[in-house]
Amino acid sequence: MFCTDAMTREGGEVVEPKLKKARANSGISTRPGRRERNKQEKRARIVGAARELFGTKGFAETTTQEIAEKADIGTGTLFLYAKSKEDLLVMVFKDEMLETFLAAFKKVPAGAPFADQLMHVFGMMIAYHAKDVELSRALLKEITVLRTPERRQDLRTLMRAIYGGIADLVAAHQKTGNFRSGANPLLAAENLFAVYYLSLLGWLGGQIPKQKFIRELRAKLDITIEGLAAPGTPKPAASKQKTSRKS
Amino acid sequence: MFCTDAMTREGGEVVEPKLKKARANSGISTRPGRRERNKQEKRARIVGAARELFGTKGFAETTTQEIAEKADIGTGTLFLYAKSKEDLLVMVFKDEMLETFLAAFKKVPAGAPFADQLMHVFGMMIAYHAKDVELSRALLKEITVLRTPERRQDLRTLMRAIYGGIADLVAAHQKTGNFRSGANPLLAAENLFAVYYLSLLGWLGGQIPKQKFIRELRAKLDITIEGLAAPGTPKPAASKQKTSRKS
DNA sequence: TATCATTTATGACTAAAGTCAGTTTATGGG
DNA sequence: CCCATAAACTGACTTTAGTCATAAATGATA
Repeated sequence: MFCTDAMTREGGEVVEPKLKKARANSGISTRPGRRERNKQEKRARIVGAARELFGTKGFAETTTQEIAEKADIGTGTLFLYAKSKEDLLVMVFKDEMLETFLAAFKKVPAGAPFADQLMHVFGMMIAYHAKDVELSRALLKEITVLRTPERRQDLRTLMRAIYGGIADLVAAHQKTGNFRSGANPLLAAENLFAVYYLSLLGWLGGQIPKQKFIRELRAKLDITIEGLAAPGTPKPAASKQKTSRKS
Repeated sequence: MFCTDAMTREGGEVVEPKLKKARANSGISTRPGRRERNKQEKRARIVGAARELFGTKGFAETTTQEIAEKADIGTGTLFLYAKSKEDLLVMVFKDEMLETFLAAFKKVPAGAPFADQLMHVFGMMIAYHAKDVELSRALLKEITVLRTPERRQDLRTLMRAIYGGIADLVAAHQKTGNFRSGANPLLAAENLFAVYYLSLLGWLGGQIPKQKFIRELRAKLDITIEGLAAPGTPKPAASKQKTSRKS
């Protein structure tokens, strides 16, 4: 998870069915046959059933049997579409997460200070997670380690969108001269997200009131923006050095 | 998880046995009776057995039956000491983690640049996780959401040590004038750790070669140290503001 | 349409985490 | 020393995720 941009291809290929040899590649707009349509429709039913049950009963309290029953399929069938219950959880919520983030980015206040822009985006995500804390906890736990290539790909897509969005904001502020141009926007984005993410985990863990969490998050982001180094301090140069101090 | 310093007490009290009423409070150094000693010894056996099996067979591949058998206790007994298999995982590794961190802090190069000091500490943690990537993955996954008050307390202790250690380093550099004194060292520590932690997760997820991971981590930390803001930019003031720009 | 290969679906079954009613062991007082 | 009570232990049992041999459905071909 939280992969950096340059990633090598996954080993786990998604094996395509072999049947339709001649049809597909002849350039004709092949609309999916009954088989494919059935599959898609079934997948939708599964995700829908799971989404509903997770939302009402909670993740741990929902059994795969219930989901299968609600989706009107056999127990075994469920596991043709999701490798595990946890896999299903990520399947269900990846889209919502992405949409929430995209919606947040779309409404970023244009001329505002960077920290305000960030807090706007993170604030919308926080509001999303606040709607069902228990579920978010379960989701973030699963996201930590993903087992199937498909879900890893999903997460990569999500993270690219997020990092890309934040990086764009950083780059924009670099252009206006607010920000120094030395910092790689993508890495900066990953830093800022990391700060948000661990704060979020802490909050979801309970114990901290939301207002305090928000206030501290803001303070932390400000620190990352301002930096720790005293102004005018000679940078420790880009490369490796052990203990020596030049000048 | 990753709780900030000021936390309210947990709701889940650890209920103490009621039997020894008069004995304990009379000020005399009460050495533990057979009951307590048995319990401690059994706990040690359980943790030892689990540690060994997790290390050799892996977390998922180890059954609670095996652990119980190796610890020479009944299946049910295991769950008197750990609420779940996952709970046991955290029980087993919290000490190692803390010790690794403390050992790393003890050997921090004294006069070195801050980024080098940080990389020393994080490098030792990374080396620790590298010894068993699979296990670390499982561990970090569980750490994300902790169910029992005991484990939450354990994690709080761990995080306090880590944040405290890093914060001390930050404070030291503030004292020498390397770092501006405006930043709260504790919040800065949390930022820096967050950057490390998410990078670590990315690396443990596979796909990224260790060298690249280390290089990027260093670059990210440098960004957090230097900050994003252009030197001499008027700070957006500490308080809330929407879109207005002063000056 | 009939045939055959391939994909998809199914639910009885397996395995393993976790529970609990009943048993054993420690403790402190008489 | 013996009893009463609380604590600790136990393994048969329950529950549920996930498997797999078998069956049904689909699509290509003639």
